[in-house]
Amino acid sequence: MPELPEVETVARGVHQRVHGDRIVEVWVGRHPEPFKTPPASMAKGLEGRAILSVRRLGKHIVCELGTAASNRTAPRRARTPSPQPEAQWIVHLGMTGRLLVTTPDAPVAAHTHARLTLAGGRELRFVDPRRFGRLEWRDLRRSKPFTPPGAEPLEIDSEEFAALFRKRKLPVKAALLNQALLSGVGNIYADESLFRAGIRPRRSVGRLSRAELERLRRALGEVLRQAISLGGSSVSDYVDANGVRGFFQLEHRVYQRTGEPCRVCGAPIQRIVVGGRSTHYCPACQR
DNA sequence: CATTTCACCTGGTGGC
DNA sequence: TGCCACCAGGTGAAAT
Repeated sequence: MPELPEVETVARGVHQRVHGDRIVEVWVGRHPEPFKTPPASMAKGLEGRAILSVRRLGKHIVCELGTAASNRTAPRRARTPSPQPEAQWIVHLGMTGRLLVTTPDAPVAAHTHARLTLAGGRELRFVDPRRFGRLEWRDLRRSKPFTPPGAEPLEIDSEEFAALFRKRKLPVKAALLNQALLSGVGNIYADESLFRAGIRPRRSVGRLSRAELERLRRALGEVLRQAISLGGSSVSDYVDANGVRGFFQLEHRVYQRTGEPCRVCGAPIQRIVVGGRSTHYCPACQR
């Protein structure tokens, strides 16, 4: 489900509602798949921690955690620096994951794998029917802070962007989806940015001209920023931390519009498979 | 090494 | 109503 704009929306919503709060109790489910860290040690590590901040890195949601006392006994004053994070809780939503802030008495959805009870009277819940999502705990005294493998699509400049793809033969669509190159682009925004840049998804990325690469970089940035401003795309079941759907699906030009007329030229949108993924494009507008 | 394919899961949809 | 095939926002291991 979630690509960069959806993960950004969830991270912002969770941050807004839980930063400064404290985790008092943790419940974990029985399915092993979501746990990169063994569930018992994850629960033990989370309990008592203060949630300093929540942000997005690539498609990951990173919660910075401090000691239990840091925000309770010493409320922040204007000049007080943020406490240093001592640990991180990292959430990847996979295809169907949700990170929700609820009241403790809200009905527990099927496929709930973790519930974090907060001192402020709310719960942070991880729900994921397909179990492709992942939860990870990091003790920063023993491990390095999490960093995504690839570059941030919203920050990369034209020089770096071109360098990422130089000498590569794979289709540009597959290159956009490769998280080791760019972190955060998924199937929707790969198709949508290629449409806006006027580039066919099967073109070899190493053979794109410098001008085409720059068009693609700008189109990607614009599409991601606009999607964030609209709360992401809700194709079937994506919702943010408050259970609210996004609106960017109304702006899709090609994604899941197979056979429908192109909104620019009227030609029917084509569906092909590239790198094992459904790929949508306009045969007239994209060359 | 770079690239491609497939398995991992549940659930929704549409055809018969 | 049931059964089946196919599809879905991601990723990482295995094969090529």
